[in-house]
Amino acid sequence: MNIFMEKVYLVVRKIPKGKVATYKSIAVLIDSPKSSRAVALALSKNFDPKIPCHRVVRSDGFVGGYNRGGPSQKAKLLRAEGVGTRNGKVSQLLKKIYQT
DNA sequence: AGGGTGACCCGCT
DNA sequence: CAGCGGGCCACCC
Repeated sequence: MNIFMEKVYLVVRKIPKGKVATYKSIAVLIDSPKSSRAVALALSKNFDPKIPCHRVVRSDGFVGGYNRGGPSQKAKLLRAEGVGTRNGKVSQLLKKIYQT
């Protein structure tokens, strides 16, 4: 495992239930604002059940992708944690965003 | 070692 | 306000 991915996992793991983070914000937290794509790639390639990757969404509010059952499943999980989703996008995203 | 790919983002038209 | 294009980084063949 590379340092970069470890950082991503570390940050994602810190996201509290009921809140979400964007790929961009995670990229910023690991001091690589331009690596938002790499963040997404890391989550897609390395799938660890201990990591709530379903709490990571896109900056525009769309849930983005998911490898387990597709985006619909991801949206379902989010809703189960109190994060309202509508048409594949998160409602009230700004209030659900996890900030340090 | 080189080139293509992806669960993305921002800016311009 | 909506749509299109270019750019960025790390991973895999």
